[in-house]
Amino acid sequence: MPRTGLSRRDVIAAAAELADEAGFQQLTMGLLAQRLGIRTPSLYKHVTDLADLKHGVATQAMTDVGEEVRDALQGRSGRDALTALLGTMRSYALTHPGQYAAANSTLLTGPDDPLLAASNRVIDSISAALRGYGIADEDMVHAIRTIRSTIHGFALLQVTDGFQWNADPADTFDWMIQFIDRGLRASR
Amino acid sequence: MPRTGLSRRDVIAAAAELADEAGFQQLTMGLLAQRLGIRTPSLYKHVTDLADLKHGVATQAMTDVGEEVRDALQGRSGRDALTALLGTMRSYALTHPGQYAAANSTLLTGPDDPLLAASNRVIDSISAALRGYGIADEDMVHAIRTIRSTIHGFALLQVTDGFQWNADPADTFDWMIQFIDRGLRASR
DNA sequence: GAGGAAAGCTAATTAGATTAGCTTTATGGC
DNA sequence: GCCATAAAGCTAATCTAATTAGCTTTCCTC
Repeated sequence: MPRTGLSRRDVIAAAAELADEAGFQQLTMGLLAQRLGIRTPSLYKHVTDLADLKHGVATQAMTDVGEEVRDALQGRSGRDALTALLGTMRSYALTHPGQYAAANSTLLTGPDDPLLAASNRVIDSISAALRGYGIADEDMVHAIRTIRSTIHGFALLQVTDGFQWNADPADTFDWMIQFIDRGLRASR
Repeated sequence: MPRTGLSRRDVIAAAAELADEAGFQQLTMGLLAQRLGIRTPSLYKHVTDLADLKHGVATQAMTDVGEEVRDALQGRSGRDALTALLGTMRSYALTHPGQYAAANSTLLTGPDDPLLAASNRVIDSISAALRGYGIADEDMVHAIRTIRSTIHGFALLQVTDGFQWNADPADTFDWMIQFIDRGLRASR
């Protein structure tokens, strides 16, 4: 019935692109409208406000990360799985900086927030990647949180240019994977 | 010579307080002026613009963190030092969320940025804390980065309410310290 | 006690987000 | 094929926050 123009999905996809190109902070209603070839107020037919738009980008991004991670983990276990997991997330953060920032800096709106569901799917994947390490049940929560912390911290530091030294961040990343792998074996 | 009113230092200190109470994103010229009992445009006599204000808060916060960490590390080594280091940073992040966010999300303006100098002092402290582990020189950079990543990631996740499960984040924190301690011993 | 710079102020501008209310267009039902 | 209607756009207007321009006051130096 509608005038076949943009859908909410289209709008959010364009916003995600824009966020990657200009930065999540720079994501603005005006720029987005311009990119879509419509006037700013027309955006309100698709999202309720800027917060809703950003939340939408975050949810979509977290969902995408989940898919990529799930794919990457197929048929892998142990250190192989850990490497695939961290590598996939790092690569996502590098190729989609705006979306990564969106996914990990957006507050949850409540217990039925679809962003929470998407996050939980990612956490399930982390949990699956750790399966081969034979970690005790009561330690699993901590192990998962530690890994999330490490990934997020690394991504954050890399994005904010926090690494001032000359060593290649990629080397650090490999070192970190070894470090975690060794640590998880010892936790068993 | 000036009309003895506010100094840049006062303004930035008030901004830091405000950031902790309302959130770094919510730090606004209007709110700050109100808190200081002056009109908004008067702030421009002390800072060049909002970016300068935020950068000032970040630099001050990073400097404070450096002091606290330096104090906490006195007379400690090995795991004891590691615990003090991580504990201090975590506690700073919890008691000063706005300032912590400022310190770790602000872009450097150049090679002579005082924020960079303050960051480097913190990094020196991390380096000192690791001294007792006898880590090889070429691994030191990676070890430091790994620790920074972990701390930042943990703080980020805790602030953005990323931990949805019921286990106490404090327990995870202790677990993480053990995990890192074990890992560093093994890296020797 | 005059001069000048610092620290404030009011008024005005600009950029963005958002709201109100009008217009156009694709369809589903006749 | 015709029309009612809801979706998708648009223009005009409002509101908030940052910022700039230009004026005023106060305090220190000489």
